[in-house]
Amino acid sequence: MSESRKPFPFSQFEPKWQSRWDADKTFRTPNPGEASFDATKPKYYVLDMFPYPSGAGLHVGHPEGYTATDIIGRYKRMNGFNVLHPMGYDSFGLPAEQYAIKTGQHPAITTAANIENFRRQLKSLGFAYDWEREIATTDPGYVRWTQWIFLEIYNSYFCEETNRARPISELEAKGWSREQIDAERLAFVADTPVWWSPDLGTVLANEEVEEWKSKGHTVERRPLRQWMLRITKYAQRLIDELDTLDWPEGIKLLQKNWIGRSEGASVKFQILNFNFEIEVFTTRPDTLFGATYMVLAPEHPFVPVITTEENKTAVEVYQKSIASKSDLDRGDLNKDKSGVFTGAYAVNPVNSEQIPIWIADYVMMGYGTGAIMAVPAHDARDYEFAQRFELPIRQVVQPTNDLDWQGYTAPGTAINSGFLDGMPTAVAKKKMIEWLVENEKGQCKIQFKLRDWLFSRQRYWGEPFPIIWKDGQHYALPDDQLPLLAPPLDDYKPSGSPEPILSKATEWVNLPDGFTRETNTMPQWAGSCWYYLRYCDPSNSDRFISKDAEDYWTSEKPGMVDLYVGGTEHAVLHLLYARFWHKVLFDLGHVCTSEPFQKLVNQGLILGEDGQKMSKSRGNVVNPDDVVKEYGADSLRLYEMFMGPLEQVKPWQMKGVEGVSRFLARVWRLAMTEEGEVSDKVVGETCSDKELSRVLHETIKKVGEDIEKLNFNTAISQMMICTNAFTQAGKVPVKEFIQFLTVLNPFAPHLSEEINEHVAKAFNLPVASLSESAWPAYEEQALVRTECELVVQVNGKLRDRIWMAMDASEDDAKAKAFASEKIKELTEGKILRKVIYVPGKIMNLVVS
RNA sequence: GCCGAGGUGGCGGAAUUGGUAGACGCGCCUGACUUAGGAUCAGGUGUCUUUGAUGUGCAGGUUCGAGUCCUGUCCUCGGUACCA
Repeated sequence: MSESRKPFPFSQFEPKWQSRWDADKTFRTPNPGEASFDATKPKYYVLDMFPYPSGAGLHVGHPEGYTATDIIGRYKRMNGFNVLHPMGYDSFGLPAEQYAIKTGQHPAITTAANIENFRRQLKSLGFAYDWEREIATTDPGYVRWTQWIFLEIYNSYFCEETNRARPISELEAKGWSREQIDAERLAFVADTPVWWSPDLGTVLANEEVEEWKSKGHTVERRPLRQWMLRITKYAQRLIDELDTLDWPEGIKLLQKNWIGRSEGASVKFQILNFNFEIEVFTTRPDTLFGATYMVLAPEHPFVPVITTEENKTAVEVYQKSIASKSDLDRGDLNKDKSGVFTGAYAVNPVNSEQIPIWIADYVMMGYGTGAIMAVPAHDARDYEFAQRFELPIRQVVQPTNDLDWQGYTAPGTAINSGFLDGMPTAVAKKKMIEWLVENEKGQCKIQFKLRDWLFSRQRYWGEPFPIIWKDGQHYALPDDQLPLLAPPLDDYKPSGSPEPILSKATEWVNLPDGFTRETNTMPQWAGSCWYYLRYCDPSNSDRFISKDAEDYWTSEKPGMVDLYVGGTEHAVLHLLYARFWHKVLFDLGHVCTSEPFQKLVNQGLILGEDGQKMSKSRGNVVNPDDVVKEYGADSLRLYEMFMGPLEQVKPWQMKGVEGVSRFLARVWRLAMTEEGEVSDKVVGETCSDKELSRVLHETIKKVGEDIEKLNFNTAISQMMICTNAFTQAGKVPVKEFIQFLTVLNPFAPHLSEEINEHVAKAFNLPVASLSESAWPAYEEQALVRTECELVVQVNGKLRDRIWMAMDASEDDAKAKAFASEKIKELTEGKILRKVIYVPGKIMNLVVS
């Protein structure tokens, strides 16, 4: 589109306003203690999930959430709030390092270039961020406090009595040994089987494995010494406190299921011919009489101990075949159950029966005790396994209806179960647990699926651990040595060995007096766990956040951030990790809320025009830069909000962008001529058009309410209706028009400011920036309708419409309805059974 | 399999506590202005066998009245995957 063809000159005024906002620091948010700070203003903290600054730049999914929060932020400002609306970059991470390896450039250089490009793109969309609060997780001033928080976690333990994290110093004061203390730390070192990728040169968290495998990387299981965070101690609180949050129920459920709480019992089985017991976890202690065999995970430590000579070879072959498979493969590929007999037997504590012990890959070492009692009659998996290997199946639950008992897993009545017989499942569970406790054969147990968080990586582009070692013992780096930055390296290519890349920097690693540095780095999640705190006080060099700033920007409610908008993909990762860190900081008295994010909204994915997920290979990716160039930032903003409900998945339509662009052009032409002068349609006299006035005030009301509800699409359609009303009225009364521009401002800030400036000058009004204006109040008086169209139904079918006074009595309405020829015709000779009258809406005449 | 979200015109989507289904926009049709129109303006546009009937995935139910509430069922999308 050539310059002259553009329906309104956005390419001139959009950059103009952007540089003015920049120069004037229009959206700078003062903190307590600053001269411009107004303590009487309430705070509003609205946050976006900050982007990972990839080389590809912003995609159209970013501005969806960012525009939504921008509208809210601008609206709240106009309503007298001190609004914190910051932006930053999640700039550590594996892709940056991969890219650096490919191009031979240091990740710091490519990351800086990417951030610059992101900043340019964000500024081109006119977002009202306080750019002085911009942060990147790779900034040394930020890394310092990420490391400091890690050390706070490292120097804490979880006190079971108070259900809170407490400083390690309390244990030292009690005279605990170093070894005992290290076993309690919330950050600890453990040798555990982890996922190691030789070609990426790092271990990966369980939830990252599939993603990298799909990109063609190999992954294998290895026992390695790793740093872990004891998130499992918070499992119960992470579930319970979800209830205090205003999050989508679906996301809460996702987290709950991920944490996976189950109530049941642990049961000890004596092993025949050995003097030890194997413990199992079960949610169905009531079915203990039906346990006809036991299954251990192939990796269970007792397997080599109990396996008999004649079963040894088979067991070892089976163990090997399992070792190479991931948990996922074990699920996917083994639809058919597999396993082998160990030759050993366990004794069922409740009936002294000897039951065979098998190993099978359907039992996972990482959950429960890695061993189960199998009750094939009432568990689908055990049932399948028992059928395959012809193991005995014994009924111990009577179904409540006449369903087949084989494979019946729902609650019922206990049967063939000795002292439990006749009890409903719930009661039988309790009774059995009592029996187990009395006989010291088990106890009540609550089990979680959540595992401790594997927190170390072997890559280069992440925060180094502020830890040093001597004689196999780890120590915290003193505070004055933070931030600890990674040394420059020429080559950070993976070596193929699990040795962290930083170990190659021998000068950096080896310290005086025999100390060496920890060479692992933190995962990308570390930086995003607390960035919302740093925004409150981004350049503080004494603390990660000052008490004053924390105090002011925090809430009465459990969650600190008032509104958090982002994609659903972080449901069980970032959103869980951040909650965990926040709770530790809360326990230690560093923050005064127990949750980071009060209200969460997930924006829906934007699909390509073909209805498919946007991807380079499909060639359906829309670049926001192109849209801004062609239609302007306001059009992009408006379209992203007009597409449909924020939380919904929706396809992109370039025609739709044209549509909203045409709407903005109509607004422009309401006030401006082709020559760029204020049109003579704009008049100074007060508005005498009652209809126009009513539509305007309805618009002020509806747009405000819709913004509060995040219903941006219907807010925009109301503004379109209002624009059409101005067009129809022919004249554009200036006072009303400026009110309309004020309402439009959060959505299309450039266009509304530009028109407002022209119009104000032309009418010698004080040229007030709309961004600094108050949200207009609608006049109740202007909304009042005296007359309305009343729908008349006969037997529920629409037959006529009559024009009535709003507050007409039923008799008046009835009289007028029967005056209608149509109604007369349809009711003639029939008996009127009933009349339903909803004033202002409907009258239904029931006849027969 | 389980969990979650959702099925409304040719398309994106609107519809307080049940009360005119299809707001608003796209597309399409007709007309106006034009050398021109992929610009702008005015009007129209659910479907059909069009004085009327019918219509919110499908089948029932409640109600004066159902997109909305209830029961059953089918389909699509997203998440998850032997968690004992």
